[in-house]
Amino acid sequence: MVGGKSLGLAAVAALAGVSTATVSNVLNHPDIVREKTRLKVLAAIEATQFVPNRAAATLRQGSNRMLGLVIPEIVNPFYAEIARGAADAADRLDYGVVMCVSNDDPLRELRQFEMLARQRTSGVMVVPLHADMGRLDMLRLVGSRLLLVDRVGPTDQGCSVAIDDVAGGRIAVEHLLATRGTRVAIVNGEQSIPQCFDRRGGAVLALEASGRASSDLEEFEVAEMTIAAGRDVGIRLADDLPDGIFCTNDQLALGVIRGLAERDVVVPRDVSVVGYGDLALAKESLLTLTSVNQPKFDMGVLAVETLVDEIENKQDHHHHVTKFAPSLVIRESAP
Amino acid sequence: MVGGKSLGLAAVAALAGVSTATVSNVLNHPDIVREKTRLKVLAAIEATQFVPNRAAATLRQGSNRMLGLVIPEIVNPFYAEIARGAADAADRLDYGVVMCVSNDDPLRELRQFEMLARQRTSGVMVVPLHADMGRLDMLRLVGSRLLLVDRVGPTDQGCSVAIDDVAGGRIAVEHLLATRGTRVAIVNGEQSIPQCFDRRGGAVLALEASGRASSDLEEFEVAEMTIAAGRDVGIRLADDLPDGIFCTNDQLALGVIRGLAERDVVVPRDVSVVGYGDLALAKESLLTLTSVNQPKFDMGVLAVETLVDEIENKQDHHHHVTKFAPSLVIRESAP
DNA sequence: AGCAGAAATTTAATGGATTCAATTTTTGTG
DNA sequence: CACAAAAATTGAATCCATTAAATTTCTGCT
Repeated sequence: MVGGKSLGLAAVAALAGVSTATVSNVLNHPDIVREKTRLKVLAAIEATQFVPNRAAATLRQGSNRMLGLVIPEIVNPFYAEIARGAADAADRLDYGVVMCVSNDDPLRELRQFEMLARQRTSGVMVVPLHADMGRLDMLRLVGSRLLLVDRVGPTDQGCSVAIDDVAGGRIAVEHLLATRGTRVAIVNGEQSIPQCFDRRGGAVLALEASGRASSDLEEFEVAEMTIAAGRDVGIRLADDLPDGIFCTNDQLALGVIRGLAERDVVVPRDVSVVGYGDLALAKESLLTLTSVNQPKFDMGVLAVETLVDEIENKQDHHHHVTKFAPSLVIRESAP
Repeated sequence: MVGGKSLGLAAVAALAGVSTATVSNVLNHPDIVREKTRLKVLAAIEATQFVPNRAAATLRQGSNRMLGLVIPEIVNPFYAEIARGAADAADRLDYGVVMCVSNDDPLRELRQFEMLARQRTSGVMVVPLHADMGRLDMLRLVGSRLLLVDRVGPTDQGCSVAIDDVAGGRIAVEHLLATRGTRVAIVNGEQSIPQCFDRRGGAVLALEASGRASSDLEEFEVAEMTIAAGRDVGIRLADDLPDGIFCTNDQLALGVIRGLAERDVVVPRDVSVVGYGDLALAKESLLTLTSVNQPKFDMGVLAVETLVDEIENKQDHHHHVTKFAPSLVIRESAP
């Protein structure tokens, strides 16, 4: 318990009366060593409290059994769920996850990429916000595999795992059209954000599929996608109520409902509201929220699985894009 | 851009016309190399696109410039905030953070400790739930420093950074007594959880300080500290309303308020409710919540800073315990 | 028992930065 | 200018597991 210094593999080998190569094989290719030897070595490992030094292996093999995960925020449950999925899968595959929170700060992100490159991280998952992809070159240079999450990149550069936001927007508005009526409003963030752009695109598709013009969509754009911003829009909407309101995230939806309530508009009696994201608050709020669910956890899991496949089957791996289909969870706000 | 393989330090040294030792010094002890040489070497580093291989350094030095962070959950904003603080500080000090989500599963936790030990992580921060401390020995064995977060351990084992939950419980109940009246109820999780135990302890202290007996505290205990459980208690409380209700987390508080509302009890008109944790939902809920704020972010920051101090000043470091004082944020539910 | 071929084991080279002791260069002083 | 002391630089050992190639030990079969 006081901790004698084990001298590593060599000490184990000496105790077991075999070579270091055999000890290494017991650990990494147990199939090629004789049962009897294996047990002897395992006993020696036990006795010496040997903990392999991954740095030595990394030095030899060039990579780390570590994956970088670069996310813009961590408190945000969307990213947290991705991280949870990634941590889960990594644990299962015996990889470590180096978590980097970029705060969407390019300098910080660059420092983190450098750090990951120095560590010879086997692969890196990036959930970009504004990422200009040039910055990622350094990582490729040291042999790290790259994978984009929640954004699709060029397939010759690496794999991507994302969510089909066009489909998400479409099913949200289809639901409003099917259950409520033809006047649909959208409360959206800035169009420069790909997700916002796509969700709107899906909404337009749904509208057009039902024979209406895209110009029929009543659009509200906010700078920050927060409850406060939603409330403001809700208050404005109360003056000339549409049949259904599609908010491109749940915070906006809750805000809109609150704003409407302040003007004595009751959801869902007077109007239906659909959110996006299906965060915990969607089912915990007083009036539960109909919302588009994104398989965030699964996206994190698949990100790791894809990256590990690429790392371990270098030869016959082909880059690909996976898009998850979102689904609509129907609750009180838009029955 | 196509990426020639740099042969590492040696290539840089050759190009700059110096020895590898000098290149190493430029990177790690810039103060002892002549300005002129330094610039020459830096230029060579630039030209060769050299990215140091940390594995080699780790092998030599025995540790990694990586810190492990073991948390029970990640989606929970309490832990997420700690992680954010840790990531922030680590980034500033040029350390990496290996994030491990234990899901409170002892087997999984053990695997993660092993992984961290193999990687020769410089230090590990553990936010334990049930952690029996014996498991941490393996990490000490390979020289990792340990630090407990949100829990106090024996000071001869390592540092701790925690929150003074007794103080938190006390200020919550003091506020109820000062603003409302003498009948106070507590809605709490299981006493076996140290945090729950301490918060209740603080509540009792406040009560006694005001001249009442600890038996005056009306206690409700729930198995899961969720909105649903809180709602059930709220419904029961409506029958015989106290003056103030102290809930030991915000989810419970929201649930209680909802349960009370279903029985036509209006907060804060009829009763005051104080939550604990001051999560985002405390200020975002329809009725904003008076809640005990815990400096989660700062705890994460200090955890990293303390650990790095211990790592880098091995000789004259003394283990210590830091307790942060929580503060009461007064909002609508208990004005 | 003898031998080919398979299986198991070992030898020794390898990866790349760090570090200490030793050497060279520079600086300051008499 | 010479010399001692300080500063800068270098050579070579070191950290430890992996792996390819070489060698030894088994196996099964005649």
